Amino acid sequence: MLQSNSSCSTCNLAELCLPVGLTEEEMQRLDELRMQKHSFSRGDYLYRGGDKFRALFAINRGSFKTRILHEDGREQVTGFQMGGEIIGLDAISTDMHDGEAVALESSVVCELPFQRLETLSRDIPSLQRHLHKIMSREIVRDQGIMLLLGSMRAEERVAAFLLTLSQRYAARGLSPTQFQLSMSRQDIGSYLGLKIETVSRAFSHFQDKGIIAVRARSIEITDLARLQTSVNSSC
Amino acid sequence: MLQSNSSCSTCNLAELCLPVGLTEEEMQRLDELRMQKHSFSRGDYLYRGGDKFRALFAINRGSFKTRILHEDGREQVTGFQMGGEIIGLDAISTDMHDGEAVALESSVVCELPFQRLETLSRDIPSLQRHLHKIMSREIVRDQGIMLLLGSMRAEERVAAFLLTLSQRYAARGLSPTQFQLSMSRQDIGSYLGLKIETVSRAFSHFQDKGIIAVRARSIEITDLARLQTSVNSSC
DNA sequence: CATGTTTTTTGACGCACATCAAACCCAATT
DNA sequence: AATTGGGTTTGATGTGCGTCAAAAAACATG
Repeated sequence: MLQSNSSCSTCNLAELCLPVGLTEEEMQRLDELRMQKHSFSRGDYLYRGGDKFRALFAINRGSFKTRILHEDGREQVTGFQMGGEIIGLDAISTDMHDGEAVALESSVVCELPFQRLETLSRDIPSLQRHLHKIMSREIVRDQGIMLLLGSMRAEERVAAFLLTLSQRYAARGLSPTQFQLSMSRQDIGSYLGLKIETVSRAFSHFQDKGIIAVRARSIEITDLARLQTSVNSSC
Repeated sequence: MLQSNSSCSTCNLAELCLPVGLTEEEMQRLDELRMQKHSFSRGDYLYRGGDKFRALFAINRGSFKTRILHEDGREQVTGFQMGGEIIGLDAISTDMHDGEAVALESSVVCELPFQRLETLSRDIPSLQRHLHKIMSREIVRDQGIMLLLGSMRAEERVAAFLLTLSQRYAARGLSPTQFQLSMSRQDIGSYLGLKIETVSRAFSHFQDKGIIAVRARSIEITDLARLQTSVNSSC
């Protein structure tokens, strides 16, 4: 999986490589921020408001969501990240709970000495290339979401969402047909560009058709094949 | 502006830095492809179908669009690029014309010797950092689009689209209030997640309100302030 | 200029999804 | 057990935008 240059056992985040393209001044502010806040809990943001920094983290445990804010207050969830994945390409926020553990409730961001990108890349050229791969993958995933938001209807979106979740669970050795959603309907709706009622209705409809079994946040995919066909034709 | 490591005067693309994260085999295929096709015209794709490569190009002249394809044939325009900007993070396609010149009609892709990323980064460490900036900027822009697709209504999207175009023209010393659209309504619709009729209606409506003046593909923004407010409240 | 083709605009209509509102479920608290 | 509150589901109603269709404008070609 992802090769991080440092990690700690009591923390659900490992610092992979940071920072990317920061000025000397930004470096200092980031330093200060890290000194001020060593722990974060549910509902906290790693970096608040205007303090956006480009740092990369590998997730050890727990789930995260990334989001963006519009001037007028509207927000949108731009992605969900889980163990083994990467966050930090933009503003990072976390107000989700870990379905499995309470890891996020009182976890501590690892304290690591900062290292400039140049130093890192001199030392570990392969990590540099790795970074590129990670970032381009992020772009590809975003583009998938754009297709979803741009040209899919409600039930197709929900089906696609469930399928990618299923694949991601399978990729880390967990059951692809039975899992707990770590995010609320609100977040799913925001991510898919739908209202919570529509998300809920889609779930109910799939359940009525015997494709999935929903109970609050626990999901069981009972007919994976039909879920897959639902991505292309929701009627 | 963007610092490219090579460019040519007869070509509307400059190779900036390539390739990123390709295997030896992919390198060879890219080589072959470049040997086969030296020129491209309107409607051509730089790299077709499954031949996706991660190479970066700086645009000298002309306009481009990037797009993704769904399995079932649906496509979506994921971005528009113009002179001075970067393309190549994913599949590149071009079937737009340059509003100013006929550059795209019979242009030639520069022939440059390939250089592995490692070599490049050894030689030009600043370019490496530059690459990161470019890619993260791309991600930020994509996220803007996600907000647009996820939570804006039709007229807000069109207004936002016109405003970013205006800004981009202004950024390169051209008129921010009067310009030629280099893309069709079809492409705009695909990009904004709307049907062409809806795009057209939005244009007409803005024109009726005296905010813009449309005549085919030439646009004049007559009331920039009201166009800006239209992004937040389209009614 | 006449003619055919493509792009854009405009109108009428229907549906998918948002909106509004109320009920329900579940967990935490007293 | 009763209460409170957040999250979820379900129903009724409205509307924004897609769909279908046709006219108009822009563009291309002989």
